[in-house]
Amino acid sequence: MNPEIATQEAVNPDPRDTKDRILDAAEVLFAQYGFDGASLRAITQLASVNLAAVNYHFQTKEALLKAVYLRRLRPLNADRLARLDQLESQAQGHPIPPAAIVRALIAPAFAALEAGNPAIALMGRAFADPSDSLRAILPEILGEVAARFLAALRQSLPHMPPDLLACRMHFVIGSMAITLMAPNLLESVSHGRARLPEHPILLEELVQFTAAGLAAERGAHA
Amino acid sequence: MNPEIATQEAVNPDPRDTKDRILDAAEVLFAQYGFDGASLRAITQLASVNLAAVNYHFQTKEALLKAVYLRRLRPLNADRLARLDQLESQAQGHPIPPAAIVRALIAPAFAALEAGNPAIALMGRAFADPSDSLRAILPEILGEVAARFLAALRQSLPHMPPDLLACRMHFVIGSMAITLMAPNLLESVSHGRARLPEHPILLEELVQFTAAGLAAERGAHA
DNA sequence: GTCTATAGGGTGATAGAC
DNA sequence: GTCTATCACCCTATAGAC
Repeated sequence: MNPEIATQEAVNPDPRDTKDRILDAAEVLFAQYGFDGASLRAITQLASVNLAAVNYHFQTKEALLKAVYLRRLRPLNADRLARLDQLESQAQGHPIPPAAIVRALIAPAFAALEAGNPAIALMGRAFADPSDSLRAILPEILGEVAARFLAALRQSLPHMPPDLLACRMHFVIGSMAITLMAPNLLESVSHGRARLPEHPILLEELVQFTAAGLAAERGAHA
Repeated sequence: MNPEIATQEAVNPDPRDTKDRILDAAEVLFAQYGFDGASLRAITQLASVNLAAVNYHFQTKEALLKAVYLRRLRPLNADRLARLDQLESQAQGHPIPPAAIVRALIAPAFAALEAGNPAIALMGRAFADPSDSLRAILPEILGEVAARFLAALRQSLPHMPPDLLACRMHFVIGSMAITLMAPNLLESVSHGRARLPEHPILLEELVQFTAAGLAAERGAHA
């Protein structure tokens, strides 16, 4: 319709293609306003893309959220596995301390958060939403990582029953998840009187807390 | 319009008033389908109430969710504080073991879950949603409980810096929250190969894990 | 294959009659 | 206090342009 605008678009096209523009806009708005607070209309408007383009590239809004997750979590999980690989090759068969294992699991997420990765804060939705469709992505996100780290923990703490280690790793993931997705919970609950420490210290506190929990001796059950 | 129906309604009225009927229906459908999956039309239909009644009694859908939370969490928190009171009166000034303190915090939630309280599984949304309106209820829910339990932990572990205890209690809440709201995470992530133990055992595992983490000696920070 | 315009059925919220 | 009617918005689907 307007030849000036058409010319401008042709002269200065956005270097990112439509799919990436949608992913970038969705990541920002999902993190800021939540899944429902960010409408597809706002996302496509920020991405300068037609509304129906989302349906063409991602079919549904929830599939778009899943794509936003996976784009960020695949390299993050690769980082986790690479750190674990390095630990195992350095250990030369010697037992690896539990703290080093959980650090390899947790540190990449903190690094991503510090790098400004907005998808990290979103992950909580996958845990909290009872809808099956979103929970179905958890095995895809965590499956291999959980299996590899659980195997490493079994070698690190050979006297612990494997079922107990799996249960305790569940607790570890919980502590990590709430720290990543609700970092100012302590501040709001305490009306500002308490606050979590800065990131490098917070990471080590979380590592020590979870490592101690993993290695705890079993008492008598009531 | 139809005098027969009108007569029947007058003869056999629902003993619960409109507000309670809405709360009951919303609790069930929120837990089953999530906040967005449960439409106000479905809720009011299950409650046999007009659609506009929810707006009259609760103004907004999110305020309805908040009311669902508070109705269940107020007695739950009263239970927590009562157990802590009993511990402190029995201790007669002697230090209370950290495990007993966290048990007083966690056990009421497990009891509510076993009693079929559907609101427990919903709580995760308050942590996971970036929208301020829902997060704002966390101080109201957890404020007094957190303050009382943190004070008890300071007496139980007097050599620990208070800031460290607050940080570690944040981790405790994370482990508890993920266990309450995603109890089958382990099963889905492991493709069915691992599962959390039954409730009474799970409670004690969580108590021992968190108590060990709370009491962990501090190592050197990297 | 990529994108657009448009329409259909749903949603939460509200105004005003009773 | 309750209900009907209605609003503006939403996600999704599809037919057709390029």
